[in-house]
Amino acid sequence: MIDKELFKGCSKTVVLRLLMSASMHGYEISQRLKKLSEQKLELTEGTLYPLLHSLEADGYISSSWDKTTLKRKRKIYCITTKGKALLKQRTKEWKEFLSTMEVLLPTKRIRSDG
Amino acid sequence: MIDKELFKGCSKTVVLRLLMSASMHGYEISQRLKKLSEQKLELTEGTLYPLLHSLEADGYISSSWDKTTLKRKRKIYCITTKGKALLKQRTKEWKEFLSTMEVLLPTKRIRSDG
DNA sequence: CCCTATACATAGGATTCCAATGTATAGGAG
DNA sequence: CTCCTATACATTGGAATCCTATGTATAGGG
Repeated sequence: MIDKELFKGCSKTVVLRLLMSASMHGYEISQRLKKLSEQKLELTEGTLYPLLHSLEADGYISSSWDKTTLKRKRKIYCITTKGKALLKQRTKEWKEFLSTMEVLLPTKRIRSDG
Repeated sequence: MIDKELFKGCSKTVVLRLLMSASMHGYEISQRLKKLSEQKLELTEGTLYPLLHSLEADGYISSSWDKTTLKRKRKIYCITTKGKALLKQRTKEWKEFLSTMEVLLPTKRIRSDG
């Protein structure tokens, strides 16, 4: 499990990215994240749902109740045009951050012990 | 200027990394960070000093007052053995995080619009 | 004397986090 | 029928963290 602190700054962006690939409900987002990260990252309910509500309140995603045969209620989230624009911007910022971090914390081997 | 949220999770690691390259005082840390990141990242006093105090309280860095000719007081920070170990571990975690994030938020070009 | 830069430090309001808790449906075991 | 687990959504409230604003002090230029 990777330190959550690292993930905080980009969790919203990752959620938007997941919703960019397909609309899905909250629980599925958390499951996919867990699987894609090989259990190294996760968003628990207490974090995920408020995050989704916040994204929706700001108009970056929209939701609708699943009306399929299932009786179990599920809210399907869908990224909006505004959300796509934000994702694009955040992705750009993420790349910029990575290239800056490569200077500050190089991932190439450091000759520290010969 | 990159969103500070992204930097939060690794600012401590970056400070340790800077101190690994050379012992220096707080103000210099903030200046170097600004310069190395080309003004894209910064740690202001209100963030930096408490961070340094916290690292020192946990034994990851040690400090001593500069006793050179300068009358202006300066506290020189130095990474400890414990700090070096933490840096090594955090750097490893950072790499792990990056490789996980490459899955979640690919930096390679995405074929989204052909 | 005033302004700016260097250099350290902290208080306190704001924000964010997330474990714990609660509701409800559904299926399998006993 | 009851209990347990998984699915699915949601909120509360204490804790941690952040960082603006503020304060102290030295030093040099105008």
